[in-house]
Amino acid sequence: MPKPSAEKSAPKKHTALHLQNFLPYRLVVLADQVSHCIAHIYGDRFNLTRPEWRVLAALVELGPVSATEIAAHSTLDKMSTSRAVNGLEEKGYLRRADAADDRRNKIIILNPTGQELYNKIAPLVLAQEAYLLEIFSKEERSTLDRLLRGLEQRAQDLQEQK
Amino acid sequence: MPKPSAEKSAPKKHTALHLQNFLPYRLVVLADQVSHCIAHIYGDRFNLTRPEWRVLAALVELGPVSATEIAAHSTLDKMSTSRAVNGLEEKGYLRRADAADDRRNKIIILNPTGQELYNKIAPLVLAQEAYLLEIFSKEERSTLDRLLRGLEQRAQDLQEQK
DNA sequence: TATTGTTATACTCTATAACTATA
DNA sequence: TATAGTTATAGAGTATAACAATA
Repeated sequence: MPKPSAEKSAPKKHTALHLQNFLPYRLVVLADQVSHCIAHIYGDRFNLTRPEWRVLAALVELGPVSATEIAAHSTLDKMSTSRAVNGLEEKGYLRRADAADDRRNKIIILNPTGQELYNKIAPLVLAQEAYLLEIFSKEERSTLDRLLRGLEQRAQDLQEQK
Repeated sequence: MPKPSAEKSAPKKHTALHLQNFLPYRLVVLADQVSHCIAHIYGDRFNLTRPEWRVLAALVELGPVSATEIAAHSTLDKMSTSRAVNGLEEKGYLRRADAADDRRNKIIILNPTGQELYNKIAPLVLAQEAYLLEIFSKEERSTLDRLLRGLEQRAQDLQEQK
């Protein structure tokens, strides 16, 4: 008596897909773990959401800029950026000013308290990154960097094909 | 006239944190991009949620198992697993049976249609993975694998310290 | 007509915890 | 008392789109 096909034939080709070896799965699991640890710092200890933390970091890096520039630099969409800027403004970490050239633009400026907050968080999250990389030699780190750049480029291409 | 501290002193040590070079940020952005592309397949084309897709893949790999084993293998919590199993059952992709030994256990068994669905999805997502890795030599791929294993281990350690 | 930024809505995820049935 | 699994709930995040002000 023949069994139903699901049980009779273990697929040959598709056994190549093992979650534990499947790169997209591994990347997601790894990124989730790492970002949870980071979120533990800026979230639980300093009461920021992820978009808020990204906007804060972007502002320190870029100086006073428009919301559009922040969004581009932090891989956030404009709604998340808008809400994150709102949140940071309510907490007193930044202020907005009208742009000189285009009055649709609001230039977003970090307050001193915002810079202080960043100065507290940055060393802590950098320490987490250092811990992750501690096991690697200088050479391995630059190899990792190079391989990740390759994957980033390739993922970009893949997404644009869609 | 002294400016407020946020503007007067660009922090020296913390300029080391550039989002574009910050490993946790890069991992999250990369994983998001990749998983969006994969989700485009199992989600938009085959109408599965991410947890459903993971349960499906786990079931093919593990054979008939309990929900707990699926959860462990697919990095899902028991609630997500339960809901994903429900969803797949409603769509007719699997069925449940009572375990012989412990009647709290429900053994989850893939239906032929579930295996067929997997057989359609697996080659497509494997093709995406292949595209991502295409630029790398065999050697580079095994280096990437090794470096990722290191990071995975380290991230695990980091999470357990918390 | 296009662009910057905001808001509304609905939908999905997640996290906590309460609950059941077994053991 | 502990475990496998389910369900309820609330909070956060996300995506689509409509909207206002400006260009």
